[in-house]
Amino acid sequence: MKKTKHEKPPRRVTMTDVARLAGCSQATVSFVLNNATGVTISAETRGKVIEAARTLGYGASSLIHRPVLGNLGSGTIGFLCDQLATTPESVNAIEGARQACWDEGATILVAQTMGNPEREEKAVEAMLRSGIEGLIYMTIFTRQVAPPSFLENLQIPVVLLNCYAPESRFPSVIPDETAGGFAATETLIRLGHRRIATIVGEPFMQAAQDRLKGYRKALAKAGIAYDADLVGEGNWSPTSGFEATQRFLALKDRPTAFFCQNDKMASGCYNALRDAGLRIPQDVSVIGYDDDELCRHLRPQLTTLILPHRAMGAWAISELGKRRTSGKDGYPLTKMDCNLIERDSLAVLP
Amino acid sequence: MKKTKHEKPPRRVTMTDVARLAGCSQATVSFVLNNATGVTISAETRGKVIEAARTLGYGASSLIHRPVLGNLGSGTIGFLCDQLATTPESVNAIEGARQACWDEGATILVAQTMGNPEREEKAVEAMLRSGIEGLIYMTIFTRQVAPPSFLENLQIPVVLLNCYAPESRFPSVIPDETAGGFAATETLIRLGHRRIATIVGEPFMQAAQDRLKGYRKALAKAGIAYDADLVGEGNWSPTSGFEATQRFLALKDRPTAFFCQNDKMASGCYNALRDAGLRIPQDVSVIGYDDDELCRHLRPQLTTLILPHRAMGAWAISELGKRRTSGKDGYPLTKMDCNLIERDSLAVLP
DNA sequence: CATATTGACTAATAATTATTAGTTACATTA
DNA sequence: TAATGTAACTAATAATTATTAGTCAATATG
Repeated sequence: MKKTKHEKPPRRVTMTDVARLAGCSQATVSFVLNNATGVTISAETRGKVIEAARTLGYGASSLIHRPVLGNLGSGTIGFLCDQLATTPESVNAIEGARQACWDEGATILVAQTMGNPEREEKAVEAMLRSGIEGLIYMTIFTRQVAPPSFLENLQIPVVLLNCYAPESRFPSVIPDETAGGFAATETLIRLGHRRIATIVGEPFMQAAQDRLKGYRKALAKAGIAYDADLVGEGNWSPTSGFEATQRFLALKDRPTAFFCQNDKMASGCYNALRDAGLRIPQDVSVIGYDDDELCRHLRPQLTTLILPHRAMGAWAISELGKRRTSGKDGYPLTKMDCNLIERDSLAVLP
Repeated sequence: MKKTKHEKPPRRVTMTDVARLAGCSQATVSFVLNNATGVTISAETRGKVIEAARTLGYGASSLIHRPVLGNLGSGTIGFLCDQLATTPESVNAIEGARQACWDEGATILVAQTMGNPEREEKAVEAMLRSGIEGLIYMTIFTRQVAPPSFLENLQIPVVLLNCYAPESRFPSVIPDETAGGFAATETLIRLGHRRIATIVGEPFMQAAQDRLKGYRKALAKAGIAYDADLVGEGNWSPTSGFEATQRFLALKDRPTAFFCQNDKMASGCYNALRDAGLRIPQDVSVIGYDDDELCRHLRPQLTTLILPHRAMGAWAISELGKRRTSGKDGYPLTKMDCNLIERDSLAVLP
């Protein structure tokens, strides 16, 4: 272990050190740490050994230097993720990764870090101990991240999922939200709509900006003038969709179609439309985003765009397999399409 | 490593063995496997070493005999789960466990096994390598399981979450579905309802049986005769809830309250009631089960029971901490209550 | 009460792994 | 072309860990 040459070797902690601190022999330490059968160790001594080993950090592998077996195909891949709970996308990405691993029989170890760097480090340490051969680093919101610096010294391939690093330091995949916004809007245009409102999410989120960008691009391409009155600020919540829709309906020339930048706001939009006595899709077309479970429970079922997290998970696995090395301008950033899921909330403008 | 005495020692694979097969020196193997800096190894040799190590299974820790460091507090806990995706409960349980670990700063490593015993074994192996100190074994559906036998020889504490083993071989937690069915029904009775219909889930699922049991208990306690006509078979889907409700509404003496054994069926029930021109809660009270996200999007918002997975996750962690040893009749089976979440779908019978 | 037996350990040593200090063959440079 | 470098290794050995064969005290046993 440790460098072969020069530099003061930080002298790794040995069983003898532990034994000294615990006040017993090196042999005893070996027994305790290996749970040896055939010898008996008193609970007290055992405790002291473990205590000592822990304080000295026996065996605590430095992150950069992987433990023995590191290079050996363990068939394990690590998946770090800031949140599992808030949205189902993280689970979708994991599922995509798992399916892609299936043939190779790999195991995916997942850890949730809450975006906390200490936790990230601990989790990666644990994963390295288990001998992961690659690491997927995912965030729940699409954005640029400053990935913990130890990732760069890791010796195993790392890919970023749903996020990307400055200077393209890692291969990354994100959804193509601009294309998604474009597709949604263009679909409405193709149905004959000209007055198309959009309800955006919290504008500091990149997904919100990009979806709006796509919306504007589609309008421009169709030669429809952009009208700021048709852009409503929401915050992803049903209530905000409800209120934004009411404001639109008060306009003298009300829109005939709504592109809601997520499904929850679309559900609020539905309610406002119903309250106003408008029928979907006969009077108004609505399109959502995210393919929330909710879509199928709305009446009529909501047409939406599905985030490609499953495909992104699969992509990440295949990318890890390639063990690409960095080009001189870093690694590529891949964008994956959000497919449109046709349901019953769209109709041709009468 | 290995037993201290007797029994033909299965002779663990050493670097020397690997070196022989790879046609190089033990030193080279050491360099390759440790990714040593300061020496150069040709890609070819490196490949041969890794290949050889893999075929010989160098370092493949047997499940029962944990690797060095095993006993050392790694601050890591393993969480095995058959499915992450199908329902959000698994994520809730993980979240509960994570929160409970928070103070101690433990890391939770999660693996999804699809219920496949080989995967379970691989995942546990990987987790053991990383030095987990405890293992939570969860299933997505509440049921008795035959947990893989290696769990019993594991040296670390194991708890079952949402499932239980024959002969109480592990400490276990499950939701108290009977109490939940009882609470739901009793709430409706307290509001004055006597004709209370219930739509059950797939009857081979234990949750369905238990919720029904609770329903019958509550009726019995209130002295209301059980009427088989008021029990409709569903299959957890909205459609089945819709159809069952229509059948109930065709009854000469239609029910005034519906206890739907999950929220999806309740949403189908809502639609059937709306189609029949009945208002919730003025004309009919409805109660669901599961606290699906969907509840908040139904109008009126659905009163339901919440599954205690979060609490079960926390319980599992605290149980692991206790390192209980088996009593002569095994470990206890803990049942946790499903709390009622009051929303707007209930009213006093007029 | 002498004699096993067992629990709890250690000294000594065997087995294994890590590291140093080369060696060899080939390529570069002066 | 001799001298120098260097990539790719290995033999030898240092360092570390695992295991055997006890020791010693505290029971239990006949």
